[in-house]
Parts: sequence; structure tokens; C-alpha cells
Amino acid sequence: MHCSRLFLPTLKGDQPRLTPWTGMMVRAGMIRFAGDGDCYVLPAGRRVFDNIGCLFQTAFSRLGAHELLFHGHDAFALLLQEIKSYKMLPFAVQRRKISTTPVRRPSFGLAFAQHRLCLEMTAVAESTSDIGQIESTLREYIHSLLSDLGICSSLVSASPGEEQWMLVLPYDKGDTDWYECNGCGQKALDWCVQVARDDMPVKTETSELKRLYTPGASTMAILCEQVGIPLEATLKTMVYVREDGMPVLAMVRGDREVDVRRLTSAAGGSCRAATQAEIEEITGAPCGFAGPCNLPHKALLVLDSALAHASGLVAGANEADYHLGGLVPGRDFIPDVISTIRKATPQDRCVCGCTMTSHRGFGLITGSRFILTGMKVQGRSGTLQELPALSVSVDVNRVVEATARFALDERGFNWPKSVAPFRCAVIAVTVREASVLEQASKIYADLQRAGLHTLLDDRDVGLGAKMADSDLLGIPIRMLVGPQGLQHGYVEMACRTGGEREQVKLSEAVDLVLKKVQPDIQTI
RNA sequence: CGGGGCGUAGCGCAGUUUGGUAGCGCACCAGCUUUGGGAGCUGGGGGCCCCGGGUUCAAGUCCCGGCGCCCCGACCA
Repeated sequence: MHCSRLFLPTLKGDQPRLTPWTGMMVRAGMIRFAGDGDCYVLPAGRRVFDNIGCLFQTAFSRLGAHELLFHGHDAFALLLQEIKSYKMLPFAVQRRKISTTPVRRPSFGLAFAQHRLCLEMTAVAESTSDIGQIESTLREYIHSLLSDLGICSSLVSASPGEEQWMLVLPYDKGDTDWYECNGCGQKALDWCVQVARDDMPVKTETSELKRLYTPGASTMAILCEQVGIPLEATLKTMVYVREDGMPVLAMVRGDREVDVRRLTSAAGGSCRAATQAEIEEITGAPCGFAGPCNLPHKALLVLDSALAHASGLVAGANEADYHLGGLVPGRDFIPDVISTIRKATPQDRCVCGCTMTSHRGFGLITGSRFILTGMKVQGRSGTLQELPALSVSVDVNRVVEATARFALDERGFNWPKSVAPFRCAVIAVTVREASVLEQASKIYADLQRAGLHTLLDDRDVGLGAKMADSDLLGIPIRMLVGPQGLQHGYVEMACRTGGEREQVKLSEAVDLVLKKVQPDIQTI
């Protein structure tokens, strides 16, 4: 590519309001942001996207995943339509798609853009062990790819069982929280980490049920102040509505919060917070006095496991300005479900009893194993059976951002060679001298012919700018063709990684470059 | 919901106290000199100073009212 014809708008100064690596990508003319936070990927950036995407596609292809192109359906609909017999198994497909996540506030980064490029692989197989085999091979490939890209991610569990997982990258401004046990090593997302039952309600002198007059105590803090009890001795009742319209009362200890995702799996359907009007309708009392007893309507009572054996609690009475004291779950009300529905906190302990460390970051790759319901295929024995399936999705935006983050240095990016937007930059020191441009063009043509993505810098700008741009983009090899060297038949060669510059004979230059730029990430 | 800040060229900002020709840096355009680490000089283009009303001979600036954006704090019944 001739630099003078490439849309490569590099910039000089620091970019405000961006992380260093994102700002550097903007400076390098790889990306631009729209006002709403959406991202334009420019030609140089697109090459990085393509290179990284290609590594994963190759990994998928190694597992036999066929490359498809389609939108608006999920891959299973196709499998459902096409797989007729076990003889076609295992069967896998892959595609690229744009995943759209609504963002509340725009944040200017690749990782949190509203539209992100994802690579998705979907596989079905005859048995769960076959799927497990595919999954573990794929994880191995992915693990080695990520480490070649310089990314240190960790594998966390993303479901209460082991069937969903996520590769996450620590980052303090991430959108995902997870916990790691300091003892058994359990790593899981915050809403599915298994925590020890934490039943430490304060024993009160009496557990005799009584009605307390608590005027205006519409929050736990006011209530505790009035009644003179600690938050730990209260039972907080949060009102939700299940997707089918069923009211759900979620009860946790007063100092804890309800985790909606945990609640969703406990209540057997997706739940949303009730509006104020709904709360009044469901509990028959103003907002702030909800409780599990004396409800005017049927509601699903979901109790956090930590309170299952508590007694002497204080909870709302479903009546304005009244609470109930001395409440005992199981005696004064019967919960429909007892489950861990509170949000995990760093104070929680792992099921093994050890302390846990909380982490924040973002997910790069997600995977999940499941049985494909509604799809039955004739097996060896002749009977119809449901198929185990695997779905893995690589968020290319995020992998690119993570790679950029670790490749960043003072001058720009020091990409792995396989990722760099060009393998080699041929810089014509001045384009005003015909012989210089001519020699540079010749070397460029030879390298292109040899199959090497090369950038010929033929712009009429100062040498400093050309060198700076080459470093900024992170092109692994830079060849300088200038009048001084040409007089003696030499060009200068330098690597992005090390500073040493070599004078090489014009006639040997091309061969030397070809020797130096063997790809550093083996894909096949 | 409360407190604070901001709104002026594509971007980043000064100018508002004390009303008087619309400014600076970067970017952009033209030309010349340059070219071994982001060049220099000269010239140039570009504005509903967030919107609406008011005071005034005169408002980016003062007054009233909107709108929008950002930060901090509170917000689990």
C-alpha cells in the first residue's frame, strides 16, 4: 500500500478522555469515535481486526467449523434444519456477527462500544464427551492464542454449574465482577459464585411476633434508628415482578442487596423491579413497609438462604407505619423458595470456607455447553436423541483492545508480528529525489510480490513524521531508503522491538526482510 | 433527588469580574525553503459565542427563563 494513498490520519498530541492505548489507536489513525461513543475502524485498524479475527477463525476451522454468513437467526435454526443423522456429527459452524449491547452512558473505547464484532462458533456432537473434547481442545487453542497476543486472562465460571464460562481480563473500569477463592481457587462471576451460607442474624431476646409502630420508617436505616436494632437483625423485602406477571418478594438481610440474576434463577423466570405503584398494589402498603406476612395477594416468597434459620427479625408489616418484630421464617411465613439470592460481597466466604478476592474486568470470550432441546437426531441405535451442543463467542473488539493495551509503549504499539497492520515499512527518506523513490518502490514491489503486506511511505513530509508514524502503527520492520545510503548502495533496516539499526546492501535487503518477518503466531 | 461545573471555529480552550471590531493553540488550504526522528516562514479560509426573552446607543459579557452535557453525593422498600 502506498502511504500517500492510504486513509491514515495520524495525530500528534495525546487524546483526552481516552485510556492510553485507546488514545494511541486514535493517534495511529486506526480508529475514530463518533459523538455517541460508537467507533469507526479505519483501514490500519481494520487490518489489526482482520489479523486478530483471522487467528480465531483459523482455530475454529481447525476444529472443523464451516464458515457461514448469515444474519438475524441463530446457528441452531440452521443445524435443526440440516442435521439429519449422527453420521454428520460432530458438526460445527462459525460466523462473524455484530453484537449490539445497549449502553447507558457512552464510553469511548472498543471494549464498551455499542456495536462490537464477534466471532461465534457453534458445534453439536453425538455425546457430551465429544462436546467436552471439542471444548477442551478449543480452550487450549484459545489459551495459547491469547498468551501469544500478550493477554493474561483468567477463566471464570459463568453459571451455577460448570457449563458456562468466560475468559475475563482484569480492568478496574470493566463491566463484569467476579470472585476468586483464596483457598480452593474457585473463580466465578459475582452472580453465580458459590458462597458459604452466612447466617449471623443477631439473636434478639424475644422471638415473639409483635407489631411495632414505626412512623415514617420507609428505609432500613430509619427503621433501625427507631427500633434500636442493627441492620443485621432485619429482613428486607424487595418487590419484583416475574415475566409472567407473578409478584415476587425477595427477602435478604437488611444490610445485603438482592442480586436480580440470582433471583431470576431462584424464581424460575426473569424478574424486574416493581414500580412504586405495583409495590403499593402488591403489598397493600406504601413503599417501604413491604414484608412477607399478611399479603393481600398471592406472591412468590423467595428467602435468601442466609436467613433460613434466623429468628427474631424485623420486617415490614404491609401496613403504613408498622413493622413486625420477632419474626421467624418458617413459623410466621412459609417461603416458597429458599435460595442464595443476595449479592456477593468481598466479605462473603467461599463454600470451602476461605476468604475470596473480588475482581473487576471485562469478558473477552464466552462459552457454554448445553443440550439442544427441540432437536432430535437419529443415533447409532436407531432411536432419536437430543444433541449436546457448544457455543463459543469471541468478542473481537475486546480482544483487539486488550492486545493494544499490552502492546502499548511510549512510541506506539509493539504488536506481535502476526497482528501488525503491515509487516514492513519501506520509507523513502525524500520523495523529491527521483532515485530514492524509485529504489524504495522497487523494494516495496519485491516485498509485495513475495506476499508480505508492506507499506511504502511515499509522502512528501519530513522524515521524522514518517518514522514516528511507522513506530506508532507498530510495523515490525522498517527500511529506510535515503540518498546518503544509496550513494554507497546501502539501505538501513531496523526492528520495532530493538533499537539496533543495520546497514544492509541494497541487493540483500529484500531477502533479509523476508527472513526476519516469519509469523510469530503459528496458526495452522 | 441534592450540590457543583461547563456550553465560544473540526478539536482543546481564553475572553465574561469592569458591556465597546470574535481571539489563541492544534487541525485545514495556498506558496516558498526544507527533509537521517513529529520542520520553518508568509499568507488564507472557517463562528446563529447553546436557545428564547429583557436591560442598553451598544450584549459572548449584565438580568430572567429554558435546553443540553460533565463531575460529586445520596438513592435496596
